[in-house]
Amino acid sequence: MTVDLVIFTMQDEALSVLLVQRPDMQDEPYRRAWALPGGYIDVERDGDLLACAKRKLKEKTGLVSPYLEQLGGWGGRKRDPRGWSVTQVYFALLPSAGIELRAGANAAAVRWARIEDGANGVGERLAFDHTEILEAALERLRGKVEYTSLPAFLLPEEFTLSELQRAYEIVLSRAIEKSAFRTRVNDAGLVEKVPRQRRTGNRPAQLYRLKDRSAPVYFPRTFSPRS
Amino acid sequence: MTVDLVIFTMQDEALSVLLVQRPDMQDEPYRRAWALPGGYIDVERDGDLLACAKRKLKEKTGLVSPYLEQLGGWGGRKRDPRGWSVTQVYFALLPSAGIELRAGANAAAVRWARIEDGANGVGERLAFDHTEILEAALERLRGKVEYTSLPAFLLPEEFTLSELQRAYEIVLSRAIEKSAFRTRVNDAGLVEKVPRQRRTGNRPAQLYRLKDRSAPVYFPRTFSPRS
DNA sequence: TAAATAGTGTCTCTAAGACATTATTTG
DNA sequence: CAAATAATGTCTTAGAGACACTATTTA
Repeated sequence: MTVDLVIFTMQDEALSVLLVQRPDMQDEPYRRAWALPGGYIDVERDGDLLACAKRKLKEKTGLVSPYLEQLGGWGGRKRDPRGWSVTQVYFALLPSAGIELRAGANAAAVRWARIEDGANGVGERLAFDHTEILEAALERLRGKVEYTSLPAFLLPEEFTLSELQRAYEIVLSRAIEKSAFRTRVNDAGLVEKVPRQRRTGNRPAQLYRLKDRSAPVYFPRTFSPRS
Repeated sequence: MTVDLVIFTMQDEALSVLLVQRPDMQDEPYRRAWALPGGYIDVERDGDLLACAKRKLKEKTGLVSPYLEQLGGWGGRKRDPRGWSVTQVYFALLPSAGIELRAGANAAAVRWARIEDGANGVGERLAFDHTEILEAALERLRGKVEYTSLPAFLLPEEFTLSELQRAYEIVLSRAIEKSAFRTRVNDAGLVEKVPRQRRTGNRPAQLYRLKDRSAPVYFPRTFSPRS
């Protein structure tokens, strides 16, 4: 029984997922293949499944309380060549900046892998059934992004509305109409202004932050383009 | 590691959940308390978690393919006095008619327990953390009922639109406006007429059945009363 | 002043809410 | 006909889509 994590962030205009490389040791399955981070429950240290997920998240990224929700359980006879196994998978969204990756025990290396636009995973086959799990995580993320504020948890503390809209568009791989987007975000009371602006080469943009980082906001309708 | 089930149906104008009674044997925790049905994975017979859930569902109710989805995993040190344990919980919706309950091994008795209107569970404390699990199941059900066709899976094969609307109202514990309800159901292509009517004392009602019992329909908006 | 991005305004459209009205049965 | 439930119609409203327009900066 293990707990695995699907950790997403937004980097260089792309959604990315954290992968670790399986150790290159005899008797280990999927040697040197990339996999989702995770590992066994420590029944001494972990009071429950969520605590176990938080511990592993902290070990990999140093972060204590990002957005975290349960994704689901995968279990069966064939997912691990060593026999019947079960994993409980959690799903995390991290701000893009200031994360220091740590490979940790039982991982040869660690990296961010881009989810290419429209793709349903990374460009390679992952260890175990992790390809399938990643697909489920992407499906959950994209589904919820239609009617929640989840993309805001992929951004740094302060962001402009254009950056937030861009995050939605990257996750959904489609354009969103600007006016409708801003009305929705404002009406929901999702963000509050901070007294700063982002200055690039053009008109500066107002910076905002989430009013409440502890829970997402649910919108009354989904985005849905006229066909 | 166990798999447990939250099995709902609609009976006598109430949402009901299937409970089993814990055996009255020494060394068994929660003797004679009521609990959600479930049990250990049989690594010989069960290929994966879903197969295990389907097997247990069939053992209890005789049904093979009702609506079934994963609810989540609960695991921790304290949920079972015997030590760290994990359960994967599935969530089923059954037609109300023609179910023959079977207590099966490790259960002294089995019964349907009503979810009283507006209540967040049955009126008694369940074994283990099953009270909490049932609350989560009700929350999931009520949440999804706002924008899916789930209540149709609680009804017998053929039903009238009034009965379907009643199922929504019972799950949500609130009235729904009739005209909007029917427009929504019709526009979604959720049901099809069968050439029969339900005759009671008044104007007979057209009978319908689901066009597709294999998957729920998602509506474009939630129900939401003007405050 | 041109280019670029930020931000707003106007009109339309979809689907739900409110509520009235008509339809069809039995007693 | 009255009573009861089934079924439909009309008007309003919230919030999204389309698209044009204005605002503010730098080069």
